[in-house]
Formats: sequence, structure tokens, C-alpha cells
Amino acid sequence: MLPADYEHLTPAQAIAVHEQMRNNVMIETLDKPINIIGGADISFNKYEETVYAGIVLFTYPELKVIGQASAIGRTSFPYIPGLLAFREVPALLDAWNKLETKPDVMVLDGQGIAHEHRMGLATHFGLLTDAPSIGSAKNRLSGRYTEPTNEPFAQSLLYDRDEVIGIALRSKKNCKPIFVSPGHKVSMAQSIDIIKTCIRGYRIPEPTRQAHNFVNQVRISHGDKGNEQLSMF
DNA sequence: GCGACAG
DNA sequence: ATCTTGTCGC
Repeated sequence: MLPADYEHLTPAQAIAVHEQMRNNVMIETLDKPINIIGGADISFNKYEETVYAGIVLFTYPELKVIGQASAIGRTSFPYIPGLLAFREVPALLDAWNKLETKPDVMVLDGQGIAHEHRMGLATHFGLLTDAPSIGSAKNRLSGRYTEPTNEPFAQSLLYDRDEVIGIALRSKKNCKPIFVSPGHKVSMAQSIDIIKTCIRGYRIPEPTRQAHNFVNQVRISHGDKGNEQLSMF
């Protein structure tokens, strides 16, 4: 199954693809030094099928920007909770292939294994690129957790039944927690440590925060007017 | 059957 | 996700 054909899949077929892919997910310690970390995100406006994907590269742990790549794609696959990857991964792969240097680990704007079928966007992307990946989502998709105390870096485990699939992390005081989970080829503990290292005063970790700003800029530069109202005449 | 539901 | 203006809290 090629990502280029994702838009032709029915939701049932997409789920079947996920069930097949989950057998290859590896949640294990990445025993290679991390010198470069990447952040990825997608931008689009709900009235069009155009998707703007972008990846920003940083030195780690200094987090100085050292590169970036973007890609403009189109998708007809709708947003369906649990099947986000089928909408965003194709364009993200295009951006990934334009990167001159590949990062040691990637941070994606979505879930890793904190997913009903352990196949969140970050896990899916990691499998297709064979790159270590981590999911950092702004909202919970699945799993149960207790609210972390209101202190910086307070955290609580995210459970699916009795299995720990991620954590709710208070990245900043007085802000809603973010949901961190390993994507592929990194452990739970490493994922948490890396994301904490990437928190620099904002609720969102630098990789995805800056990738978000980048893709929005790409979208605007491309001429997207967003939610501009149509004139009556 | 009724809610929940990444972006 | 995107859009949008003000408003509440630290």
C-alpha cells in the first residue's frame, strides 16, 4: 500500500492497513545520540483539499534551526478520528523526501501509540520513514488519565485498560496538558525526556510549535485566503 | 443505543 | 484544523 493511494481507501480499508502495520511498530530505547531533531505539522483551510506540510530541523538540545522543507499536496480523505494519518502522511512524506539531512528523531503533531490501534500519526509516519518518532498532541484521542497537578512538568499516565500508552504532561502552568506518546523506535521514557527538553516557555514543544508557524507561513505565502467571506455581489 | 472523538 | 474579538486570569 503506497501513501499515494491513501485517498482512495474506505475507512474500513484504512483500518485494515493499520492492523497490518501495527505488527511492525517497535517501542524500544533509541541508543544513538540525538544531534538533530525535527518537528512536523500540516496547515490547511477547511474549505479546500489542499494541504501544506512542513518539517523544521533543529540541533539538539540547543534547538537552533538548521533546516526546513515543505510540500503542497491535495487530499480527499476526510478527517476521521483515528485515521488522521491517511490525510496528513502523504504530504508529510513529500516534505520528508525534500530534506537534505534526516533528523535523528521526529516530533509529530498528533498521537504516537496513544491510539485505539496503537497507530497514531507519529507511529504511522515513523514506520513509513523508518525514523524514530514521537507523538505530541494537544488533545486526547483515547485512553484514561487523571488531571496532572497544576505545576510545570507534572504528569499522569494515560491508560488503555491496564496498558500505559502515553502521558498527560503539564508543559506549562495554568495551561491544559499535552499528550505525549512514543511513535516508533523510541521508548516511553525517552519520548517524555525529549519532549520535556523541547519545552521552552510555551505549552507546545519547539519542534511542532515552530513547524506549525512555518506551515502557516507557507500556506499564506501560497495565497490562501483562509476563511475570507464571499461578497454578496 | 448513547457519547467520545488527534488534526 | 481555521477564523475571530474580546475578555478573564496569572
